[in-house]
Amino acid sequence: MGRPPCCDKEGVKKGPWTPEEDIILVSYIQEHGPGNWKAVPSNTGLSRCSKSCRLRWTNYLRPGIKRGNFTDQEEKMIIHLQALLGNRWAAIAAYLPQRTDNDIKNYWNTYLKKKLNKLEAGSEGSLGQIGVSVSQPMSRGQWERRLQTDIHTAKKALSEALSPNKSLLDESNSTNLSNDKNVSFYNSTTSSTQSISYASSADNIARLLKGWMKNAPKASRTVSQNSFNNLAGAGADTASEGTSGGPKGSTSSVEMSENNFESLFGYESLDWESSNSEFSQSLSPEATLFQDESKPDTAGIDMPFSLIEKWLLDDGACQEKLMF
DNA sequence: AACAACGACAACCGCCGTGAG
DNA sequence: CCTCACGGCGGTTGTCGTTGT
Repeated sequence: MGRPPCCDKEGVKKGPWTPEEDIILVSYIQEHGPGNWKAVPSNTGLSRCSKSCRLRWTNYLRPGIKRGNFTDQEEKMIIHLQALLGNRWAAIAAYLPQRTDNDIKNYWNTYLKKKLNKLEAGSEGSLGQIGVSVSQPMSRGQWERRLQTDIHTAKKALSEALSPNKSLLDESNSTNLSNDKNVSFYNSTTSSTQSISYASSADNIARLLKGWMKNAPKASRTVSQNSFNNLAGAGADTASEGTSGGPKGSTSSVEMSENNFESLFGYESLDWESSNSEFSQSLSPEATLFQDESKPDTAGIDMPFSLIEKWLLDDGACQEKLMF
């Protein structure tokens, strides 16, 4: 007898998440904290599989997620870590703050893999520049030596990439996401050892709404636009005045009053540093817990980074012996 | 302007490890 | 020790936007 599905396929909604579903999920997690995913669909009224809820949270709504283009630094780290760890995306993601394993996996599959293949087809030398070797017909001895060299080079590069932790943050500060509010938020939190909090996920939704508002009059979008004008007006700066009147969008079992919406997205008008403590106090203990759950990123990143640095240094000596 | 090809990424599927009972 | 349910992970697919013809 086979294992029953994690959720009955009947009546389970699939496909892209709507902003309203996101808000319901985030507001629930704000109250209860992440975890116990099995209970999420029933408690929220979402017609989603528990796995789908968890995935949506971890890959998209979770605080502290950085979206957009990968920096050169991140790209190199992915290449090196992939050479070291293989397709263990979760492990690789642990060393890339703000990135999800899914994001890294997609980036690898859609871009990096092709880029490396191209370089492989072109000239091997260019690959050597980034410390990655390509598979060539060679003897076992050659292959082993090559592998050792690759590992050594990759570790060295990784060590260089990791040792000045600031490089990543500095780079993210000056690149693609310069218009992303998360950046400044992140810098302030990392510098002051504040934990990531819920606001960042609200930011994610606010940005989502921005894009959604642009394409709002699509048949597939099931939520009334009117119900989100308040949202986007508070969280994103693009909301039009919107139409007045009409029913407020409340198609779920979770009560989402305008005030709730504002509490979700009104943070942007506040000075985070000063409002954070107040915000934290309003959170349940579980919610406070999940402030730190956001990932082993910023807050927890010291640990894996220092560990891997130690590992690099310790293993470096072994590598020297092996190679010479 | 219409269509096809391609790329990016969100989401799903199924397997596996783990902990509770 | 065994069974089962849950959560995590990696591979894969589906969808949508963009670019080329």
